[in-house]
Amino acid sequence: MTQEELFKTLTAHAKEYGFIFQSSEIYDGLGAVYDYGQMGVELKNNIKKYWWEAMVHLNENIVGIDSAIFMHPKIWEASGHLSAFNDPLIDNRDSKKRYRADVLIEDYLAKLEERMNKEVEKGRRRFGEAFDEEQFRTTNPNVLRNKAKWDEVNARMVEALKADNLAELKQIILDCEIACPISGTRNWTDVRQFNLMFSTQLGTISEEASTIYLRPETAQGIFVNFLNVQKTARMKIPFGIAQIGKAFRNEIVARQFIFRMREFEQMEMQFFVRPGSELEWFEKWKEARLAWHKAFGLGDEKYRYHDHEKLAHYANAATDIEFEFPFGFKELEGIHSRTDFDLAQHQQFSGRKMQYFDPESGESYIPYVVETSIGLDRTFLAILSAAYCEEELESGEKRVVLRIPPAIAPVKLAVLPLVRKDNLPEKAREIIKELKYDFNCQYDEKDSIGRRYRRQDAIGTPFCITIDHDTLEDDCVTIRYRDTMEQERVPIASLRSIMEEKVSLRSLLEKL
RNA sequence: GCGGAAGUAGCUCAGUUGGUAGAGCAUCAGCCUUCCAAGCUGAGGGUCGCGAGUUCGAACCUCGUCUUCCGCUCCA
Repeated sequence: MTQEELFKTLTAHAKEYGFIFQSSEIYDGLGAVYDYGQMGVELKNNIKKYWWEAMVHLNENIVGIDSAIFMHPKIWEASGHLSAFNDPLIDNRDSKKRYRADVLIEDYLAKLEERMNKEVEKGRRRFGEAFDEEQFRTTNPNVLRNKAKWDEVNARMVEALKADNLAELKQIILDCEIACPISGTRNWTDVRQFNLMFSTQLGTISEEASTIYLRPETAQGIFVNFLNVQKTARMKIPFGIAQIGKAFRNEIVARQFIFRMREFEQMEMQFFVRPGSELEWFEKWKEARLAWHKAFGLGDEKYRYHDHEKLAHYANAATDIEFEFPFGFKELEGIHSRTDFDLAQHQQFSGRKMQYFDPESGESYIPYVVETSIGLDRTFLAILSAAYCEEELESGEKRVVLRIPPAIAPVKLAVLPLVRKDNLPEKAREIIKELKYDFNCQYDEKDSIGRRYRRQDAIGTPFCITIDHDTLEDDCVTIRYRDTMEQERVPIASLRSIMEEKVSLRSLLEKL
């Protein structure tokens, strides 16, 4: 099976067994929005639990919050999202390339400038020592013509951007006869505004309502609560704030199943440190986060770091943890050393001091931040794609099994009476009654025992407990293991402790 | 967003030159009882992605649209 086929099979399996459904499917669906089904929600919740335990409960110096999705619009000015996520874009129909309209015009302006400079150089060569650049620039007709053009185009662009006049932006491109650098043609589409942030109205009277945005990342909710948490929890640097929550991006192209969705969930931890120590902590978290992923046991070779060569303006170090999905190595988690950019921006925009008084050094400073930001849905997909397995049995039959790590499997165990009579169903119900407070159990009496095992394999249930006629005599049951298909006879009384050992999160957490 | 391909039952797919929508598996009920699926009987389930158009008549032809997949593009 090729990777592409595997991916198709995987998405079909995810739907068939209730992991992922397309949103609003009976209305033809909604692009790049998905719902988690009865199995998916269990798996997803278990991943969240594992992350929360590992980050918050296992670290004395990390606490959690849950900030609102709606936030003051100024936050997105401060963070830079408002300008970075609003681009006027234009496509060239021949090369199929897309450009930012203002960048195209700026490139054109740069060309004009180049021409002027060349002209000046010519003048310099001609007049030698006596050359007066200032005078040349204000009198040479070639320079003046270009300068006039530059001023005119620049003024029009600034005005158009200010007024959000997209038609004018296109007109400028046409008037300047700007051609696509790739195709060389001037066959342009209209300029369109791409808003990567979703907006809505706060306030019920539309004239008085203000535009607010659905957060495009959860990090800002942590930054704006930095002082609240630091003070009320009496946190001392270095310390971290963690959060799990939804974020929203109006992706231009959203594809590859749940890998890139318009509504997605992040698990983030912002770690506040003394300036100068951030790179040390960056390295530490890089390692700690990779260990967290590897503890799933999906295969260490499926993970790798991708260090960023080109850093965002706020970062002084950045790396991604990538996972080998069926469609290649892709980003799962980002670890970024964000300097004091975010807190400094909020200090400037809010007018509040975002400083920490360090009792050790006796100085006040804006802390530096090391961020770990993981895509929950991507982690879910990583587990699903690594767990999916088709194997051929000795009998020649095909078995589809999800080898999900037992600690995060949606259903921990299925209790199955061998036959649907002779009091076996009643006995099975009794056992479930004992175990259901601690483990997510399923009961199934329909069809042959073999078929029921296969059904549990397909949803990744690690253990099946089978009740047979001997059970009524000896109070023992058979545990059938998903991965090996082996069976083991154990007393009913020991079931809870056996299961506890095999499926508790502790088995993952202890590897960290 | 551009280009290409696809869309018929939960799944995999048939469906004749345009003439009342089918199969297998799955599901449900009952029978059978057997530790690794596919025994027997019966039942339910489809606005043929959606909307127009052509036609006496459209799953089939035309246009539009939505969704999915592939390639580009974009990606704090």
